[in-house]
Amino acid sequence: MGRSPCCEKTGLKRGPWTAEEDMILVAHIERHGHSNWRALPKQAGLLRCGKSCRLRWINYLRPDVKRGNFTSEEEDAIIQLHAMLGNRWSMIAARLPGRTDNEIKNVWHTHLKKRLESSNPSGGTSAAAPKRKAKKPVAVTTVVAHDGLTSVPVLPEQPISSSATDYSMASSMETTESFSPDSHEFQIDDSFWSETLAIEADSSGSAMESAGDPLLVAGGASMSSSNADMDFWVTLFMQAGDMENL
DNA sequence: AACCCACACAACCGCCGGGAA
DNA sequence: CTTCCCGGCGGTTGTGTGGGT
Repeated sequence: MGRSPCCEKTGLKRGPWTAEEDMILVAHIERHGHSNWRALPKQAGLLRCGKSCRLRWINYLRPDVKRGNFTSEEEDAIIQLHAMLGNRWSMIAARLPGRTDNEIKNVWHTHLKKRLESSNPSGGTSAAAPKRKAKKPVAVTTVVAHDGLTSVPVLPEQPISSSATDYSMASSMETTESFSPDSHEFQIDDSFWSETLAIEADSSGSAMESAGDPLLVAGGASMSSSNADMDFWVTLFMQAGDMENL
């Protein structure tokens, strides 16, 4: 499996993306798609490596990417999924539609890991206030692609933010499910989780029948509190994940 | 008021697996 | 069947920002 370097780095730009580059990339993908990441930068006239373009698109420019603070529910889900899946960020991200592995990874390393370390397991899921600075407000504007159908959140000058790793999930969510582009706060509503449950349950088939699994038993035991809810989802996701891995 | 430190986030790097030729 | 290319993933690093001293 001899591999050549992902891209010839000579003359290629690196570092933060500009709004102009973002718009070029978005416009090109909306028009031509991204069947070949390697060729894309040349076709689009970007002095970037294909990998960089892909990352930028996946993590920030995709229209179905959620930005903004993680809700406590999402954080709890991450913690629990991480406890079960380990550093499989893409798998965790797949269970949090609209969130990317990169974003989840960052959140984990910045708050959640420390939260777990500083507080013992019993208080592990309490909503932690940021120790120091509050999150920067993210001024998101929207770039409408040439087809007029797709809008993309774009920051005025700094990097754009959006992300979503799980395409299959994203496709079922389409672009704006439970996501308001002009809001910094993302809220998971009931319909979102219902849909997610439907998707996961569908893919996991008869996973729920695996009685005897402590996780499953624990998760299915109660649906009244939000923590119990999260346990349930986590368990469900876990089951689905296990099925995928088989 | 200035400097230093810690945090948060974006981006890059290298490796691996799958698919195509 | 073998080799090569590409996409995807996880780990790590760099940079900017804001708070604390």
